[in-house]
Amino acid sequence: MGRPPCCDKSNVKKGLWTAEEDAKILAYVAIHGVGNWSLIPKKAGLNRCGKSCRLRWTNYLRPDLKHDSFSPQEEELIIQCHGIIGSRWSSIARKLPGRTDNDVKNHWNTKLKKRLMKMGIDPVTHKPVSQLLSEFRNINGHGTSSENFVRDFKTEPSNNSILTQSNSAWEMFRNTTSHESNYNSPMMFTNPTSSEFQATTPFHISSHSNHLLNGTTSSCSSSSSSASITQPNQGAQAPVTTFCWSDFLLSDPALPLDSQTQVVGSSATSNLTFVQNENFNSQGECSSQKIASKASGSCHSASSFVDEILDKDQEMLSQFPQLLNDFDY
DNA sequence: AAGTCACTCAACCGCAGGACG
DNA sequence: GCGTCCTGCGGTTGAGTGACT
Repeated sequence: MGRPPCCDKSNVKKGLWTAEEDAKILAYVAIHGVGNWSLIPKKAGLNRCGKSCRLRWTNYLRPDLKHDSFSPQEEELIIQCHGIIGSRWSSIARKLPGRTDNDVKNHWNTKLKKRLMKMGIDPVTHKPVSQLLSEFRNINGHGTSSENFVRDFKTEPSNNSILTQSNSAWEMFRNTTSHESNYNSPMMFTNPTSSEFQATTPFHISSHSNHLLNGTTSSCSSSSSSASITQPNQGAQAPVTTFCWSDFLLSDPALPLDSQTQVVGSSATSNLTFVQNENFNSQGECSSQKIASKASGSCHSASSFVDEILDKDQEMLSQFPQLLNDFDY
């Protein structure tokens, strides 16, 4: 059973669009505007599926689209958004005027995901791999499973996460994207390098570094991604949760020692702050991963958390001495 | 010069949800 | 409430292209 096809697939053209076809779409839309896409191919004289026409328009022909490469600010925004809501590309794209979900998705898959992986960060959870390994061992309690995890990570990084994105975070993000389409939205992301990002708005992510965007393979200090999310309406009462990549990286044995030193230096200006409230975490517990738990105090003290990670890393290293050398992206 | 490989990105596919009769 | 149609979305594919051997 299943849904009937939207059009007669055998009689419609597929594949790349020609300039003539583009011109027909543009001419039609210029006169009539966008409407019922299932009728547009016929009216515009195109032998294409309506869905294909809509996609061509939304992803390529729309006059408000940018066709240049992504700026560092845009890239950081994508990384930050992905860390919060995962692969909700359309929502992320709404934060980037002139970019489509397809653009963002492609850029993530071809550039940003690889960049994070090279830096030893799981592109799904945005956590250091060593931490995931520790957590995975806690779940399974046996090294053999961890070995499988490592193998899977190396072969198919996009599907190996043992953790899920925070649905609560997504709900909050979605609520702020329902009535915005650009930087002047209720949810803002700030970046000192771009004045458009400066936020005076209810919800913002502030970035104080472009470490991720410098994308080097030599130093993990570049992984000190940072952001803060605040909701002033409740911020005064809400517990503030601060997350620093550097805290994880300090305990990341994959890092060279001097890189860790650099991380210490960068942590002062690089942190991710979650102001939790009932919308963000209605459970009142550490459901938003241990990322948020480090400094929350409600789940672990900061020192015990770091100590725990260090202990786990040491334990992991003792069992898999060659493990970290195997990460050769 | 030719073949191979890796990468990018436009386009496709199928599903879900909303609107409407 | 139900069925149909349309749109939006995320995952995937494959043609095109450049780098490399």
